[in-house]
Amino acid sequence: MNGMTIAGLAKAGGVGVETVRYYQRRGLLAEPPRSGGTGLGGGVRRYGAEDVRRLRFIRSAQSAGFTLEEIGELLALDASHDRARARALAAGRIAALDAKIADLEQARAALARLADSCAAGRRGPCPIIAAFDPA
Amino acid sequence: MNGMTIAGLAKAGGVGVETVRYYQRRGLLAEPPRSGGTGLGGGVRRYGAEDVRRLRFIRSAQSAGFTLEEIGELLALDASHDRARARALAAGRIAALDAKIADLEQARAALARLADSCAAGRRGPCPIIAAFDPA
DNA sequence: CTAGACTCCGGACCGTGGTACGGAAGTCAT
DNA sequence: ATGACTTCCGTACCACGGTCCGGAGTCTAG
Repeated sequence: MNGMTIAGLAKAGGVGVETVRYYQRRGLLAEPPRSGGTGLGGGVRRYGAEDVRRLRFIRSAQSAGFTLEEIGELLALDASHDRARARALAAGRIAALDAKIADLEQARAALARLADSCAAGRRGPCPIIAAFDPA
Repeated sequence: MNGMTIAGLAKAGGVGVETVRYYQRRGLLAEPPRSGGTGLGGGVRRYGAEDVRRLRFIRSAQSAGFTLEEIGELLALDASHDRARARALAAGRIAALDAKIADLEQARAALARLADSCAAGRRGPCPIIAAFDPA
């Protein structure tokens, strides 16, 4: 069951082969030894369930707004058992998420008001610019 | 009152001079004729209240998640009175905002759960990876 | 054994939204 | 009218997260 090639890993993680290779370059995914004992030029790398787990973690953390650099730190922390630091990172990210969410909700409200007033009138310019004018 | 130079406009809009010039290149802001009637090499461009309004609009629309390209369309629409198209753009953006907000809220919840469980235990790895594992 | 598919790898390139650079020409206060 | 500060303009560069390229090596089916 440890016989996946890079294409299999990529598929399992829902990304492209090049993305996996990119994460390896960034140090987020391990580069297992290459098969083929000949030694000259090496063979093909094989991946297993642990690699898939790690790749999926990267994608999830990304969707939480972590940058790849932060994810690298998270991954290192997971190995090093530094819970305090991990919690600090999480807290920072939560605050950032809250701020971002508030921003987007404000924008959404402004946009909804705009669409409303645009639908209401029938002629003349849609009051788009006015709607966005500094309140 | 139409005597602002580019630095004044930039300041009024809360951006840098280079950003104003960038928007001009993108066609989002007009490039008024250059002063100094000599004609050879030209002089300095002057800006007024309308330019400030437009620049502020760009920043507001941007914070609502519109790309500069979409903002260009919005600006053109405002001039052309095509209310239906403007409403469609707004509706699309609102849907995108809703999706994004839902995403972030999900991420926030996951992260909060993580921070909790990390704070609860005292030794061993912080269950970061587990928390992000596919549900 | 050979063809075709897949892998490895470094480096170049992409889109988005700017930011920096550098020289020439314009403008303002003294 | 001299010196300091701006403006103008094209071009190059930045971060971010990939994405594509080309050539050599490897693996697998027939």
